[in-house]
Amino acid sequence: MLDIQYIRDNPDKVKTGSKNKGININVDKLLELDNIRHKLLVQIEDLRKTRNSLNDSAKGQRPSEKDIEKGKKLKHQLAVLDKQFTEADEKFAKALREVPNMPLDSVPIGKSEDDNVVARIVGEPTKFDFEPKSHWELAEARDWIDKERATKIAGARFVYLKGDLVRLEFALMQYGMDVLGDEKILQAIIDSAGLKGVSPKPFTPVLPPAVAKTEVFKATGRLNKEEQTYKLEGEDLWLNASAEHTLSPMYMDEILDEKEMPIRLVGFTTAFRREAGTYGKDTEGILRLHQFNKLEMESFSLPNGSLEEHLFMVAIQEYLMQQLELPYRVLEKCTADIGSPNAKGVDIEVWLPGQDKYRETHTADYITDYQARPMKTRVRRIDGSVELVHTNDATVFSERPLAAIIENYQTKDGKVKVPEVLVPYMGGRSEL
RNA sequence: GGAAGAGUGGCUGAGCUGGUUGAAGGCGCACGAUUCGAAAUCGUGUUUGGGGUAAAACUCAACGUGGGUUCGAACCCCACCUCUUCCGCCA
Repeated sequence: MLDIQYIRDNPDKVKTGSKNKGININVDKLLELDNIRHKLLVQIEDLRKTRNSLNDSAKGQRPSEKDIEKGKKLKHQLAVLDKQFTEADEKFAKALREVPNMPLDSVPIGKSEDDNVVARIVGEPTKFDFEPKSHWELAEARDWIDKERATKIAGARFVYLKGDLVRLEFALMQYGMDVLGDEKILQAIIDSAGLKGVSPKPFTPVLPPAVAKTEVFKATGRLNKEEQTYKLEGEDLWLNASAEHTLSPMYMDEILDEKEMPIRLVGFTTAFRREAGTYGKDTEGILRLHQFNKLEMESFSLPNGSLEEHLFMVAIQEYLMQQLELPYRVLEKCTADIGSPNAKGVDIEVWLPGQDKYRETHTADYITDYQARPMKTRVRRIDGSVELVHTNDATVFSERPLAAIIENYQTKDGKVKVPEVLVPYMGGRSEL
């Protein structure tokens, strides 16, 4: 949620920012609703003040008949105004929630994901002296993916992952968690990325709930696309589409202490996505499933330093890809693609030889205080003042990197080599 | 899921036969006095959000959440949520 005061002061900036994001909102209407709401509020407060002073003058005694009559009158006036205010406030709140976060000036302006800007390319597309296969051809041949039976049980876009592919997934997740928990490695990443003032504080592992209440989900700013989210029948609960959805609201309604900042979490959860409107897209393999597992970073930091925190997360992602020796490129996402709650966003795309193109494996979101405001997650500074925290989140690993490993590490005879850093996590095996 | 009890400020804990209680007392915390410095002691202060202001003053709201009764609700009534204990079920 954006600060209404900011919108009042900068209506034109908000109009431009929203337009650049391709999000259609009516700022003038919002300000009008704000005005109506405000006028009613002032009237109500005035009446309440009168009522309070009437009560005070009673001094603990039963007031005179005359004052009781006055009170009755006030009560009725208040009831009418209260009703009007509630209606006005609901309209206002709804309109305010629709206003997206403002993109930073550095975010490229674009109309679709095609306008994302390639910031850098690291590594070269993997070369083979044979025709590389897709990950699903390889995996199905090895009985690592059973899509037919999963479809029988749960429908399209579900899979059974089996055998060594499952072991590889756990190895990958464990490796990611180990890196994020290692202060020395984090410090080295900070140093080589040239980041200033970033703490090497390790990420705390978390297994969060995979569901959240409507109210909570809305506060994350991620329920705008309800058609993408599964709702549990008969419950006020939604299945999360990322650990971020249950990690970012973790400190809802709390005032954190500056001394404990930044708070860094790494959460593992199964993510559920309806993937509405993607029929026929990525139907093979494990690139686009209704259900997949994901390790996710989340951090809560002071406003000054939150952009560095975001860059730190990107640096971690790049480190992981480099350690896995996977060719990738980094995209600065354009205004149309960063998403409503974001002020900035970065994607990492990995090279998939089987598809002969780069495909997204990682996202890093720079959210500023947009989520913290409705969630009321604040921090008490050393000087005693209270302000909203900034939240950042970013992918560590999903299941897509498994596809990347299979395709980039495939051998001519249909086997898959294990990336060196994962060998210790695979019981010393270097080939599957 | 059933029964009983409970939800008050950073913590603890009064108030719950309705009115001067945004809320006693204690702990903690901050500042000051004392001290060479500290402990102890004493004094002062210490919720959050909205409106308002240059900043104040001032003002409104919040005692789990939402309704209701009343001139007036932390206190009475209703619903829901959460927690505790017991029963049932279960990894």
